[in-house]
Amino acid sequence: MREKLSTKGQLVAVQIDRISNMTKTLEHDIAEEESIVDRIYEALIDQRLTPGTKLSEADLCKAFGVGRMRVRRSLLMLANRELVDLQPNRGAFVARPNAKQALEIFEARLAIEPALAKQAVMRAKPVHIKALEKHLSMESAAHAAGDRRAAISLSGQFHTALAQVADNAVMLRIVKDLVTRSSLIIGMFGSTGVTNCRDDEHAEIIQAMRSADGDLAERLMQTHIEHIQSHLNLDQENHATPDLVSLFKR
Amino acid sequence: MREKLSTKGQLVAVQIDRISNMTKTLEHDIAEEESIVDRIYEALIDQRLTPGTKLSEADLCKAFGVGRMRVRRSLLMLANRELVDLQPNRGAFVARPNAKQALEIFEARLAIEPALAKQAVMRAKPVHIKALEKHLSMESAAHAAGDRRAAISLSGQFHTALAQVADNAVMLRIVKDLVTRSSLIIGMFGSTGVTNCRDDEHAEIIQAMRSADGDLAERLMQTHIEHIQSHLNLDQENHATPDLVSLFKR
DNA sequence: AATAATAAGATTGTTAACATGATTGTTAAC
DNA sequence: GTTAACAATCATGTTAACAATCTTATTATT
Repeated sequence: MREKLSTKGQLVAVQIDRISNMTKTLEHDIAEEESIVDRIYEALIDQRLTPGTKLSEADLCKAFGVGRMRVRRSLLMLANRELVDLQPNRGAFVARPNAKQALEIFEARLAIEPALAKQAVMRAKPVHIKALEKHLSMESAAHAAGDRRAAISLSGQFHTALAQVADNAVMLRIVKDLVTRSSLIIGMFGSTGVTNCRDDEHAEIIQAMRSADGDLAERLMQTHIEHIQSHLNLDQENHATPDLVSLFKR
Repeated sequence: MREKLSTKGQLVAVQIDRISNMTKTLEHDIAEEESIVDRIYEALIDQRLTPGTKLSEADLCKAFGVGRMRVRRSLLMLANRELVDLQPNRGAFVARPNAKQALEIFEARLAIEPALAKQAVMRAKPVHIKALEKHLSMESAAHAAGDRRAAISLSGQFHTALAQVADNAVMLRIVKDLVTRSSLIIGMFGSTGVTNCRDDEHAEIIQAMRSADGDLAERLMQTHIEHIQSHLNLDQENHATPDLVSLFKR
């Protein structure tokens, strides 16, 4: 079976099963490193791994208790998704999206997610709404408790959860990648103090889902993503990997 | 430098360079197997490789004159994009999308490409329009000459060309994958006689671009994709990998 | 003292041999 | 004559040793 995800706050178990079956069937059957890749995904999403961090093969081998081959394949997969940067003879590093890429990613999200939200609303069954409500409550709780890490992770999961409700594995995959890369972007360009995803906007989308108003959900999602994007300072990147050369030359 | 693409009918050279630089910078630097992956992409798009075809490591080694490692990495990359199916201890096979996946892929295209077309129109410069017109003329020529393979390949390239005009590498990647998978789908569910992408619809989109009417282009792209989709028989799949068991039992 | 050259160490990339599992062909038994 | 078990062959998966490259430390020179 699929390894249990470390971050809490998933959809209900039934749905989890359906989803994991989905990806299980559709994807190749390299189950072992899927787990590794997933765990790195999570670490990227809740920013335990920040852009520029070196991912040495030896360290990952120890961390996951697997051979170099597995680690290598996992890194290649992540590089394919542009989540890590594979530099020849130098190693793997967590990707550092630049401003241009950040714009492109949010453009893509603006193109995809509103349409996805509409579909999700039109296909949502009561069980889905219940699951999203539960998710939302955990999200608010994390916000209230000031648990920034959990808040980020959960707010990201809200977006992928919509893809799951829409019952579209292809778009789920796309959105998952975009959300994960968004997490990297927030790490690099996000205003440190401000919380990124306002959960009340998530609540509004769920409300639109309750009233089965697809067009409303579409519009809400659009403004929601625009809000997230507006919290970025694409001009100045946060001093992760502080660019020592330019920093210390007078 | 990047290996020259075998299919003709690209955008103008200037743009090509910009694009390849784009992907060059953004992606990992494993240049060697990028070439292999690209060539398999092309073979998938113009249906020299049909769904279900076995891609044995030894054959690919001979075909490309590289070691098993390179081939293995290339196959893993393709598997990540769900273009090949990696079966443990059995080998790699060209993916055979099922009806559900076909629906999902076209849903995704309907969500993304209309918005992308709008952006492309809004950002198009004269040089882009010229390039697209040239592309279109080659497309019509292929249609007129009855060169089905070239026609398919070129009509797919039209869609990725729009992503290039929109100047969004992220969406370019996504659309490229979706278009390639669409080619597999057409191979499996397409009515054999009918030509899939009507180039006159491409022409209309270019016309909308000339008049800088983004909303029109958006609508045109939507109906265009719907037309492509309507030419599929998702009920009965084309007898690629003829399903011998069900075929020969009386 | 600062810089450059050099050498040692560590990390990544590649290759080849080996192990594992699947497929096919053969043989034996019913 | 058909089926089932077994053996041989082939393809894939894994491991480990080796080669190449980068990084860092040391040394010598200016």
